[in-house]
Amino acid sequence: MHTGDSPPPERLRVLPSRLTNQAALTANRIVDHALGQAGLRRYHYALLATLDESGPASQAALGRRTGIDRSDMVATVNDLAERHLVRRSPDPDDRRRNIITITAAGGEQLVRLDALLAAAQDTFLAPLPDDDRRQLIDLLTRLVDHHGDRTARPSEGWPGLRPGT
Amino acid sequence: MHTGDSPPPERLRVLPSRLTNQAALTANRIVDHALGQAGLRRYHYALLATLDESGPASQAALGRRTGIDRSDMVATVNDLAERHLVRRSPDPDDRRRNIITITAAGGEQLVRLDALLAAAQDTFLAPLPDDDRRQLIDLLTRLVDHHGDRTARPSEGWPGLRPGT
DNA sequence: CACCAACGTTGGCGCGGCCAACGTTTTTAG
DNA sequence: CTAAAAACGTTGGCCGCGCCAACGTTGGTG
Repeated sequence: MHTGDSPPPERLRVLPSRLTNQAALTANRIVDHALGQAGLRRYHYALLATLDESGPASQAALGRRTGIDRSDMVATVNDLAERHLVRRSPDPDDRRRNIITITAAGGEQLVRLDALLAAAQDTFLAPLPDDDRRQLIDLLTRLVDHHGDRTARPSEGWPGLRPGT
Repeated sequence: MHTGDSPPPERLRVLPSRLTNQAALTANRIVDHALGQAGLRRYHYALLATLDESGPASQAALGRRTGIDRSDMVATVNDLAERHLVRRSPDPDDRRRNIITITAAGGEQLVRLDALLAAAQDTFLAPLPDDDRRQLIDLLTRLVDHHGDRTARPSEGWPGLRPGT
């Protein structure tokens, strides 16, 4: 065997997971900066946007839609309610639930936030022409969809390490 | 004017920044799970990998290469030194510095981690065929490179909101 | 010599993402 | 109808990551 200087396994540097994380870090910095101009954070926007999109709902339902934990939802609703961007009222049909409703002020604020965020997206995607932006969105969507509901629960039935394939 | 039911601005739902963040969340969960099997976290791996790649260096230098803050670097080195995966020795040529060196045990551990992580990447990218994986990596790389050094500092001279373009 | 820069270290902060537990209310089974 | 199970809101807590400010020490530069 001729031996030779075979650069043996040549480990995979710059992992895709790290790349993704770096991109997310950048995106979040830009978005946080934008939302910060309105004194809000990502959770606040997520809640307002979901309310605007799907209408009033219980905290638990909103948590399911946004991916925000029930306990964090309490605080988020508190924040927005204090600022009168959202209203929390008991559900007469089910006394366990609160119905969260976006207020007029909340709607107006959301319009402003949407503008801020649209600009933020543009800043984030600045280096990519439209075609590539679509490509990226498509790829990420497929990734996220695939791992979809596995939104948590790394325990029950998970490979975690798959040898061969 | 014929009016018509124009769905007026039709705000951009599912922001690219959010998509990216979701993907990163998924990736991090998978990676954390993998590293957790070795009782380590992402910072630990980043440090070990960088040491293996670029050789011994001061904590500050390592922090610059990995993006880990100096203060967090202290803790990370502490952790790894405790486990004898890394050695911290004073630099004789500059008594401000510590020289961090990866140990033999650290090297062996790193090999294991690399295997774990390779599998993790595969899990993460599972839904994408090889071409798409390359595409994704290319796009993310361009994004990250562009925002490159702006690795922090959202203050000094930043648009944050660009109207037109 | 005085000054400033770099270094390691300590201590702290905020956000996002989690989990466990409790009391209340509703639904479902027996 | 009643007992068990489930859903809900809430409290309190935990961890990791990403940050920043400050200090004492050491090294370079004017």
